[in-house]
Amino acid sequence: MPAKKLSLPRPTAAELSILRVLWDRGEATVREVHEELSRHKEQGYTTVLKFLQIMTEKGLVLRDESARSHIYRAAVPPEKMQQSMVREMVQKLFAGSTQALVQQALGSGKVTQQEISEIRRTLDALERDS
Amino acid sequence: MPAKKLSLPRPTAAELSILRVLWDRGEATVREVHEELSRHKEQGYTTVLKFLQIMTEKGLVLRDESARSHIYRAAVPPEKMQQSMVREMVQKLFAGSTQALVQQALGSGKVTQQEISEIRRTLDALERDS
DNA sequence: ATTTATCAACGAATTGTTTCGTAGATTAGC
DNA sequence: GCTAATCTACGAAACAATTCGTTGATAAAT
Repeated sequence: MPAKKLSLPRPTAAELSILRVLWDRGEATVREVHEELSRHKEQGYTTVLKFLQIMTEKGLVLRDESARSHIYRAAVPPEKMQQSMVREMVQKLFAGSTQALVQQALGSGKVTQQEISEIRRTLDALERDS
Repeated sequence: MPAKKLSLPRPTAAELSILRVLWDRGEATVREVHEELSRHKEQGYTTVLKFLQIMTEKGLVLRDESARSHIYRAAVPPEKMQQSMVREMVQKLFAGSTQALVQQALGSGKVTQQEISEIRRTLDALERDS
């Protein structure tokens, strides 16, 4: 049995924008990803294709080759990637303090009344578990 | 009067580790930064020197050349950089939702009882202002 | 004063990221 | 069947990030 990849590689900015499309749509062909990305940024078709090939090698996406137009899916759900990248940011930029990140985010981003309530519930749950 | 730099460039991972040293110490020579980084990672002296030269060009650090050993300082306080990078992460990885980032961070990082209380106070203050 | 240590500057090698042109294969339209 | 369109694969160019060796200058030690 082949060994499984332990740590998912950190995606670059361009790779992240492709993952976003795949997370939104579930799965997509190169053409579909290309059309979606072209809304915001001029981008060659083969550029997107190349990225998806590289990302397949890196293990960031999975490819179904059974049809002529290969179909791609993200290899990990967005939550896993978010967790991984948030952890990295906490370590590298906030000296390991999750709280410092949370305070910074709350202080500089828009949060609605309802979202505040949801965060409170999360805090309640955290306290109960400890 | 020369125009001021509007947006600080996003530091790379290596640059961030150097900024961390400068933020911790306030200011440092190349040698001091090099010694600090060498604790965790083998690193050539001239590699660190080169980075600091590049970072000076990019505007990430300021250099005092009055002595033979130049003295470097971070061009921006850690809070500004954190704010900038948290914003970017919210946009690129959390589809613009600050709340989603906060929930993710709370769910996957260690937070003490006292920190939870502090976050609650921040939420209270947010509500009052809105 | 001569040698030794320390420093900034420069250039270059290496690797990683981003971009796309071209070629060859497969399918669809006529 | 022949032509167009569509697709993957390959390779390479352009650029950025990372690494360090060498050089020449300055200061310290003897």
